[in-house]
Formats: sequence, structure tokens, C-alpha cells
Amino acid sequence: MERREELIRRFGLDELISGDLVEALAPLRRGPGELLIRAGDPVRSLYFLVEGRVKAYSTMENGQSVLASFFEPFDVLGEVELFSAERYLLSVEAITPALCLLLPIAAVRKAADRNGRFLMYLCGRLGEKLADRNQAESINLRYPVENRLASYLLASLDGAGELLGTDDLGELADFIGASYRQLARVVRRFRAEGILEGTRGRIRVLDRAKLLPLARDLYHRSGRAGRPGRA
Amino acid sequence: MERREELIRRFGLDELISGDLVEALAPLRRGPGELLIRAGDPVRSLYFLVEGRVKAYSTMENGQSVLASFFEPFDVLGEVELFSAERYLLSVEAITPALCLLLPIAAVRKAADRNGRFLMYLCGRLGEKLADRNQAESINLRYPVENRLASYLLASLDGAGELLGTDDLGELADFIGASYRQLARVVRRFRAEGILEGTRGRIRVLDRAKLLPLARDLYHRSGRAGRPGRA
DNA sequence: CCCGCGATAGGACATATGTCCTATCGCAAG
DNA sequence: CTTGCGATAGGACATATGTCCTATCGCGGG
Repeated sequence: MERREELIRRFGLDELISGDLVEALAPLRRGPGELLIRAGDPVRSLYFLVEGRVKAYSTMENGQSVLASFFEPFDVLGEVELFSAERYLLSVEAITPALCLLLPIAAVRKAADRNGRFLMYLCGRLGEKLADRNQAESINLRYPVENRLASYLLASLDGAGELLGTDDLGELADFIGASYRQLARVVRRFRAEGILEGTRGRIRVLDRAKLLPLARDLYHRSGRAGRPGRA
Repeated sequence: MERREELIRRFGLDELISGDLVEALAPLRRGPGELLIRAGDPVRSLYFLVEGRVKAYSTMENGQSVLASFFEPFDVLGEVELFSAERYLLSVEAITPALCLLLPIAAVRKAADRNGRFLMYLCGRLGEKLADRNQAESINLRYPVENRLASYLLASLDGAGELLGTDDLGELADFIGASYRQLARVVRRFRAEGILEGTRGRIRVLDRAKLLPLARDLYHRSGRAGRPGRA
């Protein structure tokens, strides 16, 4: 179990933020299914995600949950609302055991003029997320489910063939904005064509190459946010 | 025709950015249909939109244009790519005669530590835009065209009943991600029901109240960006 | 082993939607 | 006034999609 200081050094936070902000960093752990951020709570902190995978989502007026994004380390959470809202707009829930380092916004405001580099980093990360959102939306609004699924799969595969996001059909349908039924039809076809493996349940990619012609304007994973302290 | 200095004072730019950055501001005018930013060009400047209305769009691999947003003063353009990309990702085109004040990114980087307030403002604006995007997408992905149209109309109406975005059916279909044909069906119905006026061509809202029950989780206009210099 | 129950998939049907084509409108030029 | 042409709308048809229900699977407990 890594200590706070080691995490700070590993992710270069000591080079990204001024010393007083480093002092203000506080760890927060959550288990799978537990909330890190609850939509509606007052905006108090910025979260640096240093361990685990999490998902961000909102809830619509009809109670339906709307998955916005999946994140893994190193990334920032709660930065959307940091200087633009009084309450968090999205909830963030741990998928796997998660560890964050929390930075109080009051401290950020006070030390703004000593943290130009950090604020530029935040702007950059927000810009990347906005660009990703634009890109994903342009696909999801214009292409049928098979293309959306193919794009999502290609964008989400890590080196080991695991999916960064979700491999659960229900969640995936929610994420790409389709019904479970329609997604199931496409998945069935992909399985029959040897693109996905198995016959039932969670998704696993079998033949990545067959996805390429189906994917349109690939989702860009703007890479992991990288080691912010090492520009 | 307002002078540069008057515009700077009017929008409080002198209170938002340090004096050296104020000195670096350069005006840029464009007529309707002319590009302010071309996707693919190197990221050189941040644009403050102080006059006119503009639209931002990308082009997909199939050549189709994808409208991302409409903007009016006071707002910033090109901030998405500012610290996250080398080339502009979206083109920005004037809808009406437009005037911007340009701020070179090199100057911003150099003066970052004297401009904490400005960088926080940028983060805030990016956060608002990202939140808007999330919101709009959650609707457009889950509701049929009639709800999308109603939401768009409500979010885009200004005090005088004009639409901030577009009143052109073709552009609107593109923006909400539907075919012209399907949009035309819905528009025809809205006209028959007295929600929209006229029988043909550009859209004009007749009965705002009838739109309310059709709109779902209204698009949030995060307000105009406001007068950044006056916090 | 058997049973029950939740998770998952597939059937049946209706409708929203897009493609492609034809019809109509409105404006400008002769 | 008439004609031509681009802009706009509507018809016909196919299909992608969602809703709702039934069937099947797999796991855990008795």
C-alpha cells in the first residue's frame, strides 16, 4: 500500500502544484460501487485519481442513469464544476477499489497565482475531455449501433484486451444510447462473425482487425492524462 | 464602430488579464460565412468573441459537416485546443459580421503566473461547455426528434423570440443529429399544432408554452459567459 | 440432485427514422 | 407576364430501433 508521499512523487504532483497545495492533498479510498463524488453535493475539492477505475454519471428526470465517462489513473475528477458550478453535476463511483488525493478548492483559489502551470494543465485536460465528448457525440448521433459499438470497443481496448470502460451489455447500451435489445442484436451478430468471443454475457473482443472497418472516426482516447508533472 | 480600448473595457478584459496580455490583444474581423478558425491550422491564439454570432463545426471522414455549437458575445473560442492540441480541431465560421480580439498563446504561457484569475476563468468556461455537451448529448441520444427539437428551441430562444443558433431546417437537422426528412415531419406537426408559425422555411416559435412539456431536461445555456472581468 | 430466482437472450410487433425520388414553391431574369 | 432553377416539402418504401413479453441459462441453496 503506497504512501501518500510516494504517490505524489510517482505522478509528479510535486512538480505540478506548489508546495502549499501539496501539503493540502488528502487521500480518499472507496471500494467498488461506492461513491467518490455525489451529484448535488457542494463543490469542495478537486480529485486526483491515482488508483482504480471509476465511472461518472448523471441521472435524468425520469430516473434513468446516464453514463458520461470512465476514468482510470492518472486523471482529475470534479474539475468540470470546479470554477463553474456550486454543486457537482455528476456522480463518480468506483468500479474497482479506488484511491484519490483530494485538493480543496479554497486552497486552489488562494494559490492561483503560484500555480499557472497547474491551471494550464487543468485547462488542457478539460479541453481534451470536451474534444472527446464532441467526437463521441458526432458518431453516436449519426451512426447506427453497430458502428457505435465498434468505435467504443476499439477506443476502450487496453494492451491486454481488457476494456477500460464496461463489458456489461446493460451499461454499454446505456453508454452508447441504445436499447439493450438492439445492442443484443448487434452483439449476437458480432459473435457470429467472430468479432466477439463467447455466446452470452460480458463482452470480450476476439478479432480486433474486424472492428476497424466498422468503426467510424475513432473515439480518441486522449491518452491517459499522462504524468502531469513531467511536461 | 467601437475602438479596441472600449471593447476591452466593456467586457472587463483589463480586469481579467494582466496588462501585458491586454497589450497583446489584436482585433480580427470576419464577414458572414468567413472563417475565424480553420480546423487543422496550428494553435496560435485564443479568441475573445466580442461581436457577432459564430458557429463551430468539424468535418467527418465522410465529408459530412458536424455542427458542434453556436456562440455569441462574450465568449472565448479556440480554448479547447489551447493547452491540449497542436492544431485546431474545430472550424469557427461567422454567421453574422464578427469581431474577435486575439490573444497569442505564447504570451499566455509566458504570463501564466500573473494570470491565475484568467486561467481559472478559462477552466470555468471549459467546464461549463463540457457540462452543456454532456447534457445535450444525454437528450439527443435518448429521445426522439420531437423532444430534441423542443429542447433545442427552448434553450435557444432569446428575449425577442429569435434563435441564438440556427433557424434553418437543414442546419438544425445536422445539429440535432437527424435527417432533414424526419425533422420536416416533426416541424410540420409542430406547425399544425400552433407551436411554430408559418408553413414553410425557417423556423419561428409561436407558442413557447407548448414546448415545455415536450422538452426534456432542458439544454442549459450556461448563460452567456458573462463579464469575466467583473467576478 | 432438484428447484427457484435473477440474469440474460430472443420473439413479436409497432414505430421512428433514413434514403431516394417526385412535387411544389418562390424568386430572379428575360 | 413566363420560364427556369434552386430551395423546400412530401410520398413511398425499407430498416433500424424500442417496448413488452416469453424463453433459456446458470448459480446457489436445500
